[in-house]
Amino acid sequence: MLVRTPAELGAVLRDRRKKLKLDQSTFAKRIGVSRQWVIEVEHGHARAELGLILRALDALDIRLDASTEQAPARGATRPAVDINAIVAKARKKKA
Amino acid sequence: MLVRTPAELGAVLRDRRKKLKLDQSTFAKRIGVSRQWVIEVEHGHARAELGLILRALDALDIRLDASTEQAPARGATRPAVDINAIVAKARKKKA
DNA sequence: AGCCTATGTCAGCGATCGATGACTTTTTAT
DNA sequence: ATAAAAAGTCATCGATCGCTGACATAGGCT
Repeated sequence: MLVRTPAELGAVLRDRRKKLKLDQSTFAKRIGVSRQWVIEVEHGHARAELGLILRALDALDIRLDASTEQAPARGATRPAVDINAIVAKARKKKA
Repeated sequence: MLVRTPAELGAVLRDRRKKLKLDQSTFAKRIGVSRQWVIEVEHGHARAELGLILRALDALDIRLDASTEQAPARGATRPAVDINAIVAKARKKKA
């Protein structure tokens, strides 16, 4: 499942929690937050703390993968071979 | 790349930003945050806002994938076929 | 060396987080 | 139908966010 927005993330968490048959209370305790927090996050709270979110995902055995693939849309990717950068990098490694 | 902690997330962002040859300032402007924010997040700030994080990932064309696969560790997964749940679901759809 | 850019640090400030506890509404089960 | 459980709402409060702006360091180039 692709995650683009806080709302999508909330849906992922809720669905998974239900699949595991946890209620919000026990889930909240398991990750060390209040039940209130669970409610808000599941509803897509955009300003939730990153660290708590990651803990919640972990508690539900959800893996998060960051990939660069498949995004041919925006701006110029692949600026072709940049010989200067290569030289600079090589120099740095030596030093 | 698997993301488990705020620090790992920060590293992913930084690496990608550098690959795209953006400095923190222009990157910050692009996602609508302060340079200060970029610094802290790249350093693994655990309490960063989820929404801003997602915007940052998007700005760098990084895809986030949430999967359930490969986590045979913790508790009882796959509680076998749950006939009650299936019936309940069917009922709900009708109503 | 001297300059310039990128990055990192500090202090102050308004806005908002997440916790708590009480209450209401919705859902589930008998 | 009715009782219990789960989910949602509200207000309050201390702690911390992210922003700003100025300054400090670090690296690269001529």
